[in-house]
Amino acid sequence: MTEKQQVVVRFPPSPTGYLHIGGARTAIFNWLFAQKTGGKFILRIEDTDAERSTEESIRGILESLEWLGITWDEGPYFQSHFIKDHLAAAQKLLDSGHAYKCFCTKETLEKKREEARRKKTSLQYDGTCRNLTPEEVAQRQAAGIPYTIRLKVPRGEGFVSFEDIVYGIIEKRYEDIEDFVIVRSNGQPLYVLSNTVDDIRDGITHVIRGQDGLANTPKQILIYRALGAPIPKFAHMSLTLDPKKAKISKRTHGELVAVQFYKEHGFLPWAFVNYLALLGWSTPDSREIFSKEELIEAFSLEGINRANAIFDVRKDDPKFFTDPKAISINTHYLRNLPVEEIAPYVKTELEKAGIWDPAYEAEKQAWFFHTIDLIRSRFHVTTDFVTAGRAYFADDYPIEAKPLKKNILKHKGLKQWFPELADRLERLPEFTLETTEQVIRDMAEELEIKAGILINGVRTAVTGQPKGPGIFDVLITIGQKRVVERLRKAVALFEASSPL
RNA sequence: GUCCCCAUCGUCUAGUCUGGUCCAGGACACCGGCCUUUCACGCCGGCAACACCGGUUCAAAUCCGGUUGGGGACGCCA
Repeated sequence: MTEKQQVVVRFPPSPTGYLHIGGARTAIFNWLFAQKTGGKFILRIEDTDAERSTEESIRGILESLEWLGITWDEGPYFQSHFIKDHLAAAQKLLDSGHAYKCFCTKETLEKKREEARRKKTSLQYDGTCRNLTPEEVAQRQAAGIPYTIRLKVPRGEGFVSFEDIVYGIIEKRYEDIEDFVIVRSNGQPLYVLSNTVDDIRDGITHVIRGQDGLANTPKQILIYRALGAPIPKFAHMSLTLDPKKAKISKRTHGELVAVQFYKEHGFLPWAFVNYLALLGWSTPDSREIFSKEELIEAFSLEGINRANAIFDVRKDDPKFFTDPKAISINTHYLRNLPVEEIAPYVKTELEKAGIWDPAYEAEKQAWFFHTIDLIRSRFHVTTDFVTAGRAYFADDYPIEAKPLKKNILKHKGLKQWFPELADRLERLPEFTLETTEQVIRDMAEELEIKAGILINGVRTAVTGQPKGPGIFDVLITIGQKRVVERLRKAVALFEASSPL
């Protein structure tokens, strides 16, 4: 059988914090590749750093992935459950002469590194224990001296080379690779070993990870070789940097780079995936909006850009709370998806704000959908429905200061006109686009004022906003009764604001 | 210090492999105009980039070399 081997990829986060956009991007690319090739996507939690791994972090990461819609076929597996495998591999390496015990202490090593730094030479391990005789080793072990296990990197002229799917042929001379540690002196395996052994066991065919793993690759290839395991294909992705070109990190950017932040700030999950996919990946036609099916269809590892991309977070920008491009993509989906698809997200926001009415899913559903459709063209994130859009769903909405001043207080006559208008609107037997417009325009004419004065005054009184859909649409959507009430109540606005 | 990677508008990028169709295309952002009861949408227009130097060539954003700049790795972290 020459049947093509099934693609197997994995996403191996270490549970030391929330899922940040860099990790999410790695997960997305792996997932897309698996989807595209009909392969398998494994989730593996690399929790061998017990000191820093937390239960809470694992939960958060899984939640974020689920929110994004990134599904996995196997796992989550936990690296800590396979430590025996890792150590068995180390023993095998020792037995086959591919690795050796190193009795150098941390202190000596640090001293040597310090020395090297000072003399500005290479910081590599000098191989002190590489050529210990079996007797010397036995002697030290008998003396109870703790040891690490190091891989015996081939010496001489050769080099490790591999073809990275994104970066092309990468070569690294043996002399530039030190005899790296694979097992700590406390007997615990190190990432470079565990990760490789896990990938071998899981049958990983493609390692798709950040470019920061590029330097590790030659070392891992050496392990694959020494273990006699087939070497997977590698695809390193460019990194995501901040506007100052520093690597994005939880530490310096806090919640702004957490996937969860975007969930909380009104992003549609797919819009966010779409945006993230565009950071460092593109199609020849620079297309930007993709449905899930379209993105899977269009995806290819070759489309990954080699240059790092900048996540244009704008801290303290009054206009954008994050990368404007991310917002614009979200806006696109928010305004163009079928209303039924965004309704659940609006529901979530209304519930969070405590103004959800179950009738929106029953007898008021048509109204609910219509309202979402009416107001969404001015919104960017789902949270806008309970901020700028609050007046449509609740009676306790704030009146913004600026329009209050400009559209209401500036026109003293409105104090009399609001109740009068309320009366006239209340008397309408039919509350429609046409009748409400007729009433307002007639009244403006009688008063010999511009219709805009009434219109903008009403808009502000009824929605609290300086902007919004056409006013007559607003009126009939909010409804006759509520509009009349709000106009009558608006008179109080003149009292509340002190005379100036 | 050593090793590796990268370099097109402010940002994401197309174009680079297979030189000419690119005095460089799209999107976001920004600026102006139209529309309009407001704001947004929409439409129209504008600003804005091949890091630098040298080489190869009839021809270079594209190929080669160097410089500069940026990033990453160099841990008994993952």
